[in-house]
Amino acid sequence: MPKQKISEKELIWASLKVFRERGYHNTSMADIGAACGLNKGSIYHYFPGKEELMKAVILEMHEHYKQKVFIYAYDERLEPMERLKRLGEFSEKIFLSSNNGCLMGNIALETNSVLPEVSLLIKAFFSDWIAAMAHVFSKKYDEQKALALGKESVAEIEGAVMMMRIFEEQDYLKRAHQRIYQKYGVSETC
Amino acid sequence: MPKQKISEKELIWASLKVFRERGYHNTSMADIGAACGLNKGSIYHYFPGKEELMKAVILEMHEHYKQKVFIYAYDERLEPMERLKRLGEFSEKIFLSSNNGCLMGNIALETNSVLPEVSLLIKAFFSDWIAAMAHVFSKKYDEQKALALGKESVAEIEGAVMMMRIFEEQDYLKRAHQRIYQKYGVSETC
Amino acid sequence: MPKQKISEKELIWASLKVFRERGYHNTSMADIGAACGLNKGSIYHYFPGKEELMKAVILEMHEHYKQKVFIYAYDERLEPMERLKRLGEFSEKIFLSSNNGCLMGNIALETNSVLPEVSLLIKAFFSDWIAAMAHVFSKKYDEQKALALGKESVAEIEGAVMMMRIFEEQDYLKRAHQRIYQKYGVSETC
Amino acid sequence: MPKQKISEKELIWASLKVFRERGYHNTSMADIGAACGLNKGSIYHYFPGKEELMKAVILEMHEHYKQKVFIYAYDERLEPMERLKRLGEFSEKIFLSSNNGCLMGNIALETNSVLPEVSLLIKAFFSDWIAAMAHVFSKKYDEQKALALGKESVAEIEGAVMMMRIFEEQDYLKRAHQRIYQKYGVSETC
DNA sequence: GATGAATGAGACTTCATTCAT
DNA sequence: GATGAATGAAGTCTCATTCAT
Repeated sequence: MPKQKISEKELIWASLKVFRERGYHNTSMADIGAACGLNKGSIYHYFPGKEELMKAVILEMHEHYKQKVFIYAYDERLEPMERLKRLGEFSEKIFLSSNNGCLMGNIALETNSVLPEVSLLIKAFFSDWIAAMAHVFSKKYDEQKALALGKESVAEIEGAVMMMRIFEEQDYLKRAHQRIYQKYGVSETC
Repeated sequence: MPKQKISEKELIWASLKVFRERGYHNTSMADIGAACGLNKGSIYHYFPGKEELMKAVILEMHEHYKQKVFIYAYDERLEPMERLKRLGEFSEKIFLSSNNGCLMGNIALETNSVLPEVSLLIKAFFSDWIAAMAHVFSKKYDEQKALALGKESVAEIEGAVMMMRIFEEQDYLKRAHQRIYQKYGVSETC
Repeated sequence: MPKQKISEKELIWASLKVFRERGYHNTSMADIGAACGLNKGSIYHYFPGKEELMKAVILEMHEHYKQKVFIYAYDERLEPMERLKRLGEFSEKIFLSSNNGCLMGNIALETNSVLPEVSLLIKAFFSDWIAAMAHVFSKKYDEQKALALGKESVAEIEGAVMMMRIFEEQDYLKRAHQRIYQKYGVSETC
Repeated sequence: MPKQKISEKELIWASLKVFRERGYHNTSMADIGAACGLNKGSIYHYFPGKEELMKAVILEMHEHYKQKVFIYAYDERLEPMERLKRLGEFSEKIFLSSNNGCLMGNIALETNSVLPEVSLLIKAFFSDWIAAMAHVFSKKYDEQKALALGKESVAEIEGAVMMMRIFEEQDYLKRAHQRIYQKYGVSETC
């Protein structure tokens, strides 16, 4: 990329914000261009089309989570509860910094019956997230139980983020994380 | 055809399915027409525009929930736990009968920054649902705790429904409801 | 016409007002229906279509002018100048009673290149009007001069009515008529 | 095509012809596209919509008149009568070169009750024209008389142009101009 | 004769994509 | 690589007309 006005990463992150806020179908290439100082047509030098861009955004987000969030689940130097808290803190940081909810959740609902390739990538993201949570829970519970807790944890977070967006109330997410910590901790004391 | 080919209610329910599956922006008036055997132009005899139709769909769904679901929360002849179960059973029936998740959730995320009037109606729906859940919890907990439990219950259901849609796994919803029942019952035993 | 809700004449006069105000292409059948308390579809019991209705309106207006205005031109009991004044007074009465100018002029410009049958009827109206004016002038001038004066008189009135509509100033028409009276009278004194 | 297929001016003048011939409401974006070799959608690269295009057309025409016609009214090197003649010759040249009358008049009547912003621009055009004529008449008459003569001159021309269009007779305009010249000259000899 | 829902063509407009410069 | 005009399909919506009741 010799003289690109902006880097591919910059384009992706700018697109991410627009997609998260406006959704996939309600975002035009012109919107994205406006968000990153590029002309509509120039986006096609970076990606072959809108759907491919959407996929790149999802992959980038997925990678970001892997490196910045999920990674704590596998950090064997940390206590399991500490890992859960790190996971939680990062999620919170990400979700609370935007009013527009979770890109993955937002786009998932919109593209699920309609753009299978996009759906698949989103599914992979959530699978990884669930696996990370389950991995932590597996320190205390058997595989099956741990997986179930991973699933319900992610579901609760996504539910909370949806409600946060609808009601503009940040409590939802914090409480969801507290419930998750309790899933791990409660049986210790109970 | 002298009188309406289909009733307004039929149009609304047909639209509901299309909107739930394809989302708001990716649904065209032609899609809706095709779904109910009407020419796209004819829909304007029923509603003045797409957004108004969307609003009617949401109001209809809201009314449906009030009469078929929320009502159990206020049925004083039933035990609180029985009420929770009725609420749960009906939610499950509704959500499991479609592969496309929750209309309200799907549309909420897509319209939130973009169609304020629609957002408002969706917010009202979720407020009612939370109030119904909270009302049941208030039989056992104080107002504040009951409200918090109502909020987290609805959030968990919506999170579960989202995951259900993404993974096509029905377990999510059943487990969410079990967790909700436990919210009411667990402290009895613990 | 046994049980018509309104008479054909009433429909025509109601349509006339709408066409004069909104023009031909910007008037919908629904507009006309609204103006006469009839349903859109019912108009087709009176006239086979919008263009035919327009033609009927023009013919009615033409007939009205013949009977109420042009007739004075041929009333041999009146002095020529008196005839001119009667013609003028009636024109003024008609044009000043609406803010929307002259139906014939308004529609003429809009349909001229586009609806030949309508144009033809409008042409016939203006021909009659010119002939009436010319007939009066022929009392004093030769045929050719009288015809020229008729033409310029009608043109001046139409120009004045156009300006009246644009500027909402009623002077234009009165002055135009004064000039017309002078066309007859001035050479008497000059 | 990297740069514009046609210039904005070319689009405006092509549109002008179509609007003058077919009127505002009966002209479609496709008509305009066809008239200038552009796809109807492409017109939106030049103007944000049909009404804005109409306004640009009117402004262009106004500007054209200012520079090519009205200017003579203020050329103090010329005799007043000479100025009137120049004004007349240019008007004639413009109006006789098309069979479709005066854009301003045609559009004025159609948009008067319906597109206020367009009406305003048309009004401004006629005001300028009247002012130009009045300026010439003010060389001989007092302000008030000069203004009245300006108004009636413009009205007469517009009336003549309307008749010209209806009857396809070019005499109207020439005679109207002769009458205008007489307005200036007649009292010299009479 | 009146109704008003249905139709289907066509209106204005948007937009993902292409491509000449 | 960036531009932005052009495209053509598709979107929302309007409307003259038809027709079953």
